[in-house]
Amino acid sequence: MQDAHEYLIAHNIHPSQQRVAVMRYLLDHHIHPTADDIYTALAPQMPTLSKTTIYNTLKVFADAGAIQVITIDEEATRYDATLLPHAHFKCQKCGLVYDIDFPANIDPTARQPEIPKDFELTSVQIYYQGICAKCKRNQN
Amino acid sequence: MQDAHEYLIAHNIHPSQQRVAVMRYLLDHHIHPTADDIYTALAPQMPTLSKTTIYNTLKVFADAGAIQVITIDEEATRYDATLLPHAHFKCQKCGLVYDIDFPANIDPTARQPEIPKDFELTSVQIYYQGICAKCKRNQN
DNA sequence: CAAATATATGTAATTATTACATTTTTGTAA
DNA sequence: TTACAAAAATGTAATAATTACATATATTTG
Repeated sequence: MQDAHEYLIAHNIHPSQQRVAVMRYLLDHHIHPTADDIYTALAPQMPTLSKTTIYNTLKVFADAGAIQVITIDEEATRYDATLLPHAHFKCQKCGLVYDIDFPANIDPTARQPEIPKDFELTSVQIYYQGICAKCKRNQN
Repeated sequence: MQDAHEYLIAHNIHPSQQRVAVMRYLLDHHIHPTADDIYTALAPQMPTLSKTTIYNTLKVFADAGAIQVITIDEEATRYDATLLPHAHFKCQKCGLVYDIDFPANIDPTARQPEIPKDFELTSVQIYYQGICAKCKRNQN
C-alpha cells in the first residue's frame, strides 16, 4: 500500500486533491476499475467531483506512464496502477479481471524479437480469456 | 485467399449472402477492420445492408470461433479472420494495427502455466503498442 | 495583490454498440 | 406449388462510454 501523494510526485504529476484521491483508489483497489467504478466509489466523499475530472485525471496518469491502460474489456477501459509487468485474465461469465504473472519467458521490458527492428515498442499487454474457478464451480 | 462460402460452412455457419460478403471482406482484407469499416466497404454494393446486420454477423462469427475479436483499440472493436495465433501491434500515431508473429516460446494452444489450474483458458491475445516504422520516418 | 496558469466542473455532443420490433428470406412439409 | 415455421436481415430507438468545450475554481508567480 503505497502513498498516493508520493507516487504522483515521483511521476511528475502535481498532486491535487482529486488526483491523490484517484491514485489512492487505484493503489488500494487492484480490481482494474473503470472510470465509472472510480467515480462511483469517490463521489460520496467528494460531492463536487465530476466524472470528466476522472477521465482527465486518468489521461494525465496514463500519459505520464503512472498507470496501465487495460483494454481487455470491450465495454469500458480499465486502469491499473501496478506498473510491474503482469498479464490479465478476464472471466467471460462474471467479467472479473484477474492479475496473472507474466509468462516467465517473456521479458516485456526487453525488445521483442518478433517486432520489426524499425518499430518502436512502448508497451506489451497479454490478455487471457476464459472461465474463472469460481464460475466453473457455480456452473450447473 | 480462401473461399468465404466454404469457410462459413466449415464453421457450421449458414452462408447467407450478407454473411458471405462480410466473411469475404475479412478474408481479403487483413487490416483488422471495425464493424463500421466493413459496413462502409460493403454498403455501396449492397444497398439494403444494415449496420445491425454487420454486428449480428460478427457476433455469429465470433461465437462460432470463426474470427478473432481484437480489443487493442479503445475506440472500436476490431475483427480478424486469421485464426492462426499471432500478436498485434498498434501504432500510437497512425492507429494502424499490424500482425506480429507470436513469440516463439508461447504456444497459445497449450495451457499457460501462469494461470491457476482451476481456470479454464479460452483465448490468448498479445498486444504491443508503440510507433511503426513509417510514422517514425515521418517524424519531424 | 493581480495576473497568468493549471486544474476541476457541468453540459452537451459524439459515437460504438445493443435492444427490440418488424420485415424479408429461406427451408420444409403437405 | 403453396403454406407455414424458422432463420436472418433490417430500421429505429435506446444505452452508455467517452470527448469537446465553455466556464469556474484553485494555484502559482511576478
